[in-house]
Amino acid sequence: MATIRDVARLANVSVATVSRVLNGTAKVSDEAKNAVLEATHALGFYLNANARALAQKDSEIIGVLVSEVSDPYFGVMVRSCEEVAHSNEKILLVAQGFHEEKRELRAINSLLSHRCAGLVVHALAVPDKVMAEYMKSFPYMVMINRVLPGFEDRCVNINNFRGMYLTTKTLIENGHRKIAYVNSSHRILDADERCNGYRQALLDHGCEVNENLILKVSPSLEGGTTAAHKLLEHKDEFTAVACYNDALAAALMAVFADKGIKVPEQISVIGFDNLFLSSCLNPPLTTVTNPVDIMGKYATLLSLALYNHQEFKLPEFETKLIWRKSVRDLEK
Amino acid sequence: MATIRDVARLANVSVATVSRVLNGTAKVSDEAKNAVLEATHALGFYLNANARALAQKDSEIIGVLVSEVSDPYFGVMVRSCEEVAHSNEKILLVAQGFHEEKRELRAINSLLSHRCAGLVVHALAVPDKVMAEYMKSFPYMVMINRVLPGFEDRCVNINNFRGMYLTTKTLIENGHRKIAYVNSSHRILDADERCNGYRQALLDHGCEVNENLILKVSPSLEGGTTAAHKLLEHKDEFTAVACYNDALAAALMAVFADKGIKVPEQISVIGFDNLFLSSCLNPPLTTVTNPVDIMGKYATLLSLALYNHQEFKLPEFETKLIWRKSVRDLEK
DNA sequence: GGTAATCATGTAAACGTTTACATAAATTAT
DNA sequence: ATAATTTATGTAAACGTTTACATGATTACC
Repeated sequence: MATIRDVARLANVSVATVSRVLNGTAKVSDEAKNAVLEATHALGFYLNANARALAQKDSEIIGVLVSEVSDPYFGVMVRSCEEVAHSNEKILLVAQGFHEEKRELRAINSLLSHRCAGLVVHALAVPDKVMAEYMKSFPYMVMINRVLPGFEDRCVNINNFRGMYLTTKTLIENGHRKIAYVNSSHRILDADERCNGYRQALLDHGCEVNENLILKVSPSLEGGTTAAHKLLEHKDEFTAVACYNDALAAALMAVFADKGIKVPEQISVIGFDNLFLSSCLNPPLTTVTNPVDIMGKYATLLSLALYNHQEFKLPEFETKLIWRKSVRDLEK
Repeated sequence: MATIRDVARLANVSVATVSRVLNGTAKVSDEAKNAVLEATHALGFYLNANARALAQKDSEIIGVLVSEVSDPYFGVMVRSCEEVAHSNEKILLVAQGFHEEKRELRAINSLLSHRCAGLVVHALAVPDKVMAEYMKSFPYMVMINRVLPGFEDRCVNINNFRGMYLTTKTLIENGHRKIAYVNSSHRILDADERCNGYRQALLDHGCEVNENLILKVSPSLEGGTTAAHKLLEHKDEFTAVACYNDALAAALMAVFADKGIKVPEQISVIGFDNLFLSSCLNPPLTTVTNPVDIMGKYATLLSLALYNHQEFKLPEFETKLIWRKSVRDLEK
């Protein structure tokens, strides 16, 4: 592959001039500029980003770690990160952690190696203590969907408690008093927070908490299928079910439909996240927005700002109810 | 940030020894090795991947360009690419093209700058001529979902014609003779191939092609909604509708459900791709698999192999019918 | 017309690694 | 005991850029 020296030779100028033309960092005569551009084109030359990063001590790369890109939730998040990166002339380095500590650690280390000019990390499995070390050493590192004590201002997340309190309260306000809950089995703060929101809403409205109706499954379609079957063993003990996320709700509804159980006539279902698929379900899923796109955006902006030693204040991330058709008003 | 020199100084060895310990490229005495590891840890040192890539003329990065990561289709693809990357000790650089020529070009150039050790490109908008230049200059570049004449062995794709022929034939075999088609409006080979498959299946079975029933919309939920409304203006002219992809089918079904039109009793719907959401729809969507995960995997493997001047033969990528419940057998 | 300021360009050091080659010490063979 | 081999380590050049500094040419000023 051609180097800047080859270009310089062909254009009959010095390497500095070539660099200046290519980066627009200083004025160059039109004559020289044209010669350089011509030579660049003739040789099919592309600046070597590695050499440049080395010389400039600054890379064009922003690093992102997520659990799994194919999960629509993270898909949306990565998309937002990439858009911010793009408008800042950067490009995304993406790693997946798959909820495994080893993968997450390897990913973080790899991203650090690449001297990213920004780092957004969604890591569930790495212990707080280790994360704290990283956060201390790399002050531009930003966490998403996890709150690390002492680093709250670099943690981007929603109020999960409030969000799930809201969905549960919605069910209660529609006359439901016996409400099941399908939780995520991941060891992750979200899960506890949401479950607590559910419990608190029940308590605040004088509803009984029935531990038989609280399930823990993998927060995926498969998990939802399992949960649906288990839940049906207690069919008469509830009129509604709140879910940790939309994927679970979708799987639940699919099983119910298959068994001839009508949603919402017989069982009401409420989700969490407002994934794009939720509106296509039949009936369309009532759920709560999880503004992951906005979070991805601000996490990236924050990290970039910190990297450049600039001030940046995170906004509040709001959840709000999306009323569709999967919840029945029992009082009508 | 600490450099290898700092480590060498602290460990009282030469930089070469440090490099050897960190890379395991040559035997080092236990004494020296421990000193190095200790120093590395004490300084919180991470090898600079840019400097290494420069010195080794070989990066740890694999580049991928897709339209949009949040599209579940590409999410699955990127996930596969990342897995291959990961098991080859590499990491993914991801760019999005959004079907825009300018973005696609910028993305490709940026990936090339980074001297990726593998390059998988899904670019719709860049003209054949330009793509051919790239493919010629970078013999490890692999295309996905597009066939470029002269570079067939570096183009990973399914037989779209056959796939859509299959879905249409399925409808016909179930007694449908008046079949609508919702196509993608993107200027992309897939779209034409699939549409031709649909047309040919009709012709081969003596069904009439009704141009009123062939729609072109953006292949998204929004597009599907538009299409559904347009199609309903010709409600009595068809009994089934084949769709360019599952997202369109899902949106169609949502509109039908909203209007009280029963699928499959009144209208049968068939999709394409077998996205994860398809099985959650109500009724579950009959569709055809599009093995995008396998394609992502082999595209990445191929590119890596080519980069390393190794032989690699692509397999055939099969589509197959997934029979669910969105198609009614009119003959029963 | 002489000095000062500006401008375009070039030279060379630096960025942080890897690695070919050199060297000294330790081991083995004779 | 000496020579030959092996082993562990160090030295320094290379990778392809950017950029501080130097330089000579041009322009501006009084």
